[in-house]
Amino acid sequence: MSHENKDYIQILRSQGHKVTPQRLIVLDAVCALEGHATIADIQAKVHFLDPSINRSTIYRALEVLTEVGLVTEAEMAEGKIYRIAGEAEHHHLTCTSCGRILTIPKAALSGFIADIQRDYSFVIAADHLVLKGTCEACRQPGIDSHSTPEKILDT
Amino acid sequence: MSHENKDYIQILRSQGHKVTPQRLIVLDAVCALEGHATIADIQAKVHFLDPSINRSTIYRALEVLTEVGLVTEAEMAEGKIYRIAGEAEHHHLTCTSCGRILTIPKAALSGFIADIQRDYSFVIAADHLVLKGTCEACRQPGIDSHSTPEKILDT
DNA sequence: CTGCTTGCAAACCATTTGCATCACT
DNA sequence: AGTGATGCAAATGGTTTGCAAGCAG
Repeated sequence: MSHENKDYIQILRSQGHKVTPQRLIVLDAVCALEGHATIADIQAKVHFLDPSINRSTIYRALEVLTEVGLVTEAEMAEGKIYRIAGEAEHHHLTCTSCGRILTIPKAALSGFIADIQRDYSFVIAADHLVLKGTCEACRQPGIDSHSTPEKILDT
Repeated sequence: MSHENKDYIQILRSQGHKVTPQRLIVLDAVCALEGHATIADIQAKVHFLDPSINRSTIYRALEVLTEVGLVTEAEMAEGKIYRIAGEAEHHHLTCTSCGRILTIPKAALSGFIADIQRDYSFVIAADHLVLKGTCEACRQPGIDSHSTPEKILDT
């Protein structure tokens, strides 16, 4: 669990929040989902770990965890995505045709981001960009290189 | 109205849809909003033009107009955005601090998009990207160069 | 005329909120 | 013990749907 080395207990307490099993389970769930955790994903994971945790508790836990900075939330077209703060930074290319998600290192965009900053004096918040498009396989119908059309996550 | 030169009547009819005053008003609304029309914007505009048009009719009209290609819909974090198909293509930089929206020409990103395509064999759907970040003024608290903190749209 | 469209109202569904109870600290 | 957190249930708000009546073709 990549959040173990962080003293999340301290972080929560120091900001006036209590450390509860529910919050830790939500934190674990976000952690286990490694970077692309939609609320639905988190809820499923949390319910797997402890079915007795209420939906509203999950919403409130995410709110608190985000507030204290343990979790980062990225808004994107499909909704919000949560991940453990500080996890390896990267961006995603999601294929709108097959659903595949490609991961590209942060460096791949840094030049572009610098350009925009230079030309437009605008600093792009590059925490976790998600760009949509189509992957190679989907542009070459003949080459059916990937068979699972649903959820392929190469985090 | 930039859609007048398109024979939207033909386009609708040829795809088996009827041309109704409601649909034309929704089309006008999207057109008048020039590029960043959220559903809320459209609903407001439509109700201004004709208060008797029902909310669900607007949803259904947008669905049809998008389906026939008269309107383009871009999904982004804040929700969907509609615009008349073929309007000048550009991207946006929205400042998360002051709400200002900067417009950058499509060309500003074309190099970057080509890079990603070359390196990752992935074609970014670059219809209308909206990138978040902070503008110059918001990074220099001393220089209060813009006074309106709410909605500044430089389409 | 015929069938697609509309307006209305009800259904939906994710998220939020109020409140009594529970449990960290 | 006291204050914040939880679970439950109900409220909310945007979007969708079923249906009878209304128009476009």
